[in-house]
Amino acid sequence: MSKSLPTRSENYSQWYVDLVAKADLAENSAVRGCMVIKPYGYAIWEKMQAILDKRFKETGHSNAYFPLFIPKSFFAKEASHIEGFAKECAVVTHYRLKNDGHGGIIVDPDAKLEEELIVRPTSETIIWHTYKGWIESYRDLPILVNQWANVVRWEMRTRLFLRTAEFLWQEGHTAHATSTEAVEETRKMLDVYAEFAEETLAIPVIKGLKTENERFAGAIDTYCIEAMMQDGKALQAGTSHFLGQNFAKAFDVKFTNKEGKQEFVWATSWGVSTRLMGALIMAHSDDDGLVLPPKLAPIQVVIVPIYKGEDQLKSITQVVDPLIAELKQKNISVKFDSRDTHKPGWKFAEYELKGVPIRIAIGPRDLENGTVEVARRDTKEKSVMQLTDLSLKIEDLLDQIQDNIYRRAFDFRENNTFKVDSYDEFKKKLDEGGFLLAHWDGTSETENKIKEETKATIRCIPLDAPEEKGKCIYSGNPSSKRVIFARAY
RNA sequence: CGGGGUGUAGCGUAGUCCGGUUAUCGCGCAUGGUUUGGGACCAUGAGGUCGCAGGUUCGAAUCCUGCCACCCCGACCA
Repeated sequence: MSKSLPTRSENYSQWYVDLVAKADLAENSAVRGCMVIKPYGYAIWEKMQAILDKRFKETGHSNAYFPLFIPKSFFAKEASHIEGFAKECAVVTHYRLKNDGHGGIIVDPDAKLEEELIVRPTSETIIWHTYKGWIESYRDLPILVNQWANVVRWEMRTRLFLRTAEFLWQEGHTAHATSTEAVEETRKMLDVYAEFAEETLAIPVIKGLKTENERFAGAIDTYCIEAMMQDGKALQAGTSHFLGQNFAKAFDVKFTNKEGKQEFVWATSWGVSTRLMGALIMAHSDDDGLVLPPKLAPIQVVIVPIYKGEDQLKSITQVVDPLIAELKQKNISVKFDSRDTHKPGWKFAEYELKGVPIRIAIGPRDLENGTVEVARRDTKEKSVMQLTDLSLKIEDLLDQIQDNIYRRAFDFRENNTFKVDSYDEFKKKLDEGGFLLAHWDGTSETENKIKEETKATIRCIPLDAPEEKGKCIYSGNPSSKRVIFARAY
């Protein structure tokens, strides 16, 4: 391992939960399995949303909004879809409460809904029901729509950001005239996700295809991006599905093609969620707290004055004000924390905990020398810099930090990815954590057996996996390429 | 839903086996003072239905019964 795990890695889960609390990102709510995203955590999510939304628009998509409630009968229309989600649905059965006569309230038994409503676990069904009314001709296609929404999946066990009963996400739902075009869309959005993960979140990802076992309920093909966390476990960070004509057939959505013939519409759907927040935390943070890539940090630069009395603060402010103006002009978000209710040391620790990429400290000593102290969060290096052209140097340093965080995560993944060629070696390496590249015979039986015996799943069949003759580590049957096995969140 | 565990102040906890004055300690909070270049110190103070309900007892955080909530391990999963 090139990078040491957090010192509390003997209980990585606990480390994660503590960090989410201490960095003021989110907390468990009083509602079972749900979370409260606190203002600081939400600010980071908003930045993710803004950057993704821009990319969606650039790739030709528009936003729309569909209902939270889906009639139960809609789900029954696509067999594998209902099978996949049936076990985790919240269901609305009544629409009214009444007094129970003892000062409490009960559900009014007379207010039972004729047809139950499902709180959406995903929106394919309601959207394809709606699309039926929008599509008649090839001239109506493609439809390229995205929705920002909340969804509910009644998970047994939950964890902040990674798996909560309710979560925020975006779901793109597109309709196309041809299979080729739909597949292109699926791949294009996978690329958008991969680029976002790597360039914005600074998390290297592997693009790949899911096996039948891990495929989205109702999809022909599920593509994904897989990331490695600092404990060596895998996290699925985003998915893009080629749905074929499954939903068009289920909801009877046909269009007339150029030849005047009726055809079913081809579909895709793709999504990323607040789980990305979990990925961000687990991929970069250390024992001193969050490490945020500059492109996502709500505060990119914090300025901490060190002063005694009003007069010193005034002199510092005179130097700092023009600097703040310059940074803001470069679209760098900067906070000047001149509160006298906390000491400088307290503030240093606080902003490190919150992952602010650059801290500038300025005190009497600096005023004399025309300098500041610049500390970077990723390496914790401190250096004294001249005030001259400081905003340029800060701008440059932010880029360096962004690159360094990515490089670090990339090296970590490379150093924890292993080729294995026997089942014994597989089991041994698996306990050390990381991704295992191994041959697999392509059957669900083998995949299930390995999962039962080791808890490892096939994360994906990498898109760029080279052709290589080999034998399945479990069955010994022939295989043509290596797939990625890992234990996953 | 199966197995294990825990509920005491905003947070973390001692006390529970073996019942006995005013429920312990730390963090945090408030006030005053000294401090301020890496989470300051001293002093004073506020804050409690001991998860809930019932029972045993002169007396219950402690014993008994029932219930509830949460956490961990499994099945499920963006």
